[in-house]
Amino acid sequence: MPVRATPVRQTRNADASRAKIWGAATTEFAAQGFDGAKVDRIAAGAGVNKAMIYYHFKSKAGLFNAILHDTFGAIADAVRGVRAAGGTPEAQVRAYVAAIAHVADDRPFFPPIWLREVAQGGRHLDPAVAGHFREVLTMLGEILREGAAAGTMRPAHPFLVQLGIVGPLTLFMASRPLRKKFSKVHQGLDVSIDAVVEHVQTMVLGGISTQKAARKSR
Amino acid sequence: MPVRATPVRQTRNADASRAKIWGAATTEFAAQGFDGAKVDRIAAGAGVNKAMIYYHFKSKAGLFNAILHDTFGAIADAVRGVRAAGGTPEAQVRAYVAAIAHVADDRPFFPPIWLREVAQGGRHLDPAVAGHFREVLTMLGEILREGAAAGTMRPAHPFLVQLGIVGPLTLFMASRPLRKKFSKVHQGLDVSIDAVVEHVQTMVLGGISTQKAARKSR
DNA sequence: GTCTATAAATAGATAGAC
DNA sequence: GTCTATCTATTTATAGAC
Repeated sequence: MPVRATPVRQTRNADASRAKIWGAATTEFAAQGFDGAKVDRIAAGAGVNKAMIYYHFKSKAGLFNAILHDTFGAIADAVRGVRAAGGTPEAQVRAYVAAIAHVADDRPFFPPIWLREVAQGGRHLDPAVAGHFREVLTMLGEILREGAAAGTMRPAHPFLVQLGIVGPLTLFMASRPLRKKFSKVHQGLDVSIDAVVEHVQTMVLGGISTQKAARKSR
Repeated sequence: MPVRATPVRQTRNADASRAKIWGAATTEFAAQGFDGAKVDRIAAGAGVNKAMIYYHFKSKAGLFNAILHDTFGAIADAVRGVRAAGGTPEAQVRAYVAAIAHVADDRPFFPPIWLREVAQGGRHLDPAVAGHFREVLTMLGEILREGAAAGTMRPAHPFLVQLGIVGPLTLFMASRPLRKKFSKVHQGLDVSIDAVVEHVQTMVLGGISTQKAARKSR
């Protein structure tokens, strides 16, 4: 009976170790960036030995890339869901904004990581992650083309629209520590994520709609 | 006559050194971030001895902060100019967007640096820089309040509006290297800064205007 | 003001025992 | 799978000559 006891426990421990490393790494990378993040600190935060990180993820870069890949996969999944759910192009744009906001809100480590990755020129973006990125932008392009075909939206660069969505969302989510730091000297930094999402939806549709007003339809 | 010759030449060289260091540092910090930037590389890029950096700027952090301070001063100046020029609140919002875009476009190093600074929680933002930041946001708030008083804009959080402006602009400008990298596999990333500014202006006004359409008035 | 040499600390990564 | 000990390279910063 206990023949496989040891392997099983080892596997369980391995999974637990991976999970603990993952959690500590997301925090560290989000707060410090890739170069600022220290493997020693990740190990300490995870409560595991440093060598385990290299055992499970090969290298600091490997660990970082696994996190990026996972999150971009989730975003691509969510956007695919938006397309599958259908609806008017306007509704899909709203859903697109909400979906991306939701994935990011679920992964507070992602916005700061992504901002830095952009600033870094996508140095750590491997082909798999780039593929997800491309797929998402393509799906947004489809939504916009449907809107243009229906005459309710003017033709717009998907990338431009994406900037208008991801820019404010990411900057807002990533700025939480900064907002907290300045909230004592400057009022008006206390905005909810829901307010931001709604503002972005209104703003984005206001920027591409041919209709007079793009009021929200709850 | 040549009594002061040496001091003068020294001063000139000092200014030249500072300028060369400044130029190399902006490039390095923009491309690598604070932690990723290496003092050796800045010295090499500037063509000066590494020790000069410490002589002129005290430390790596001191150099970084001097750059941040300078740029934020320029932004605050530009926005003060927008207020001074007056005009309708809508015109001022457009001018505000254009002014910030212009300062940033003049300093290509700034967008990536700022994105990382946000992601970092403003770790390097000293009180002087924070003051400029605060002043800019206050002036935007005044414009919005005037618009609300005139009835042409609905009340809006200045910070929310700021996110809608700076988010897309910064992300666009900072993503130049990334866009270049992906331009071969994905079309549609080739957008001009003017197109972005116009899109942001339309989008932002579309998000806060009470009027039916916030068409641009050239 | 500028340069050489070097101190002093840190960090990514691995070998090898258990 | 996990831990100890350590190697190697890198990096910020400074002392001191010119």
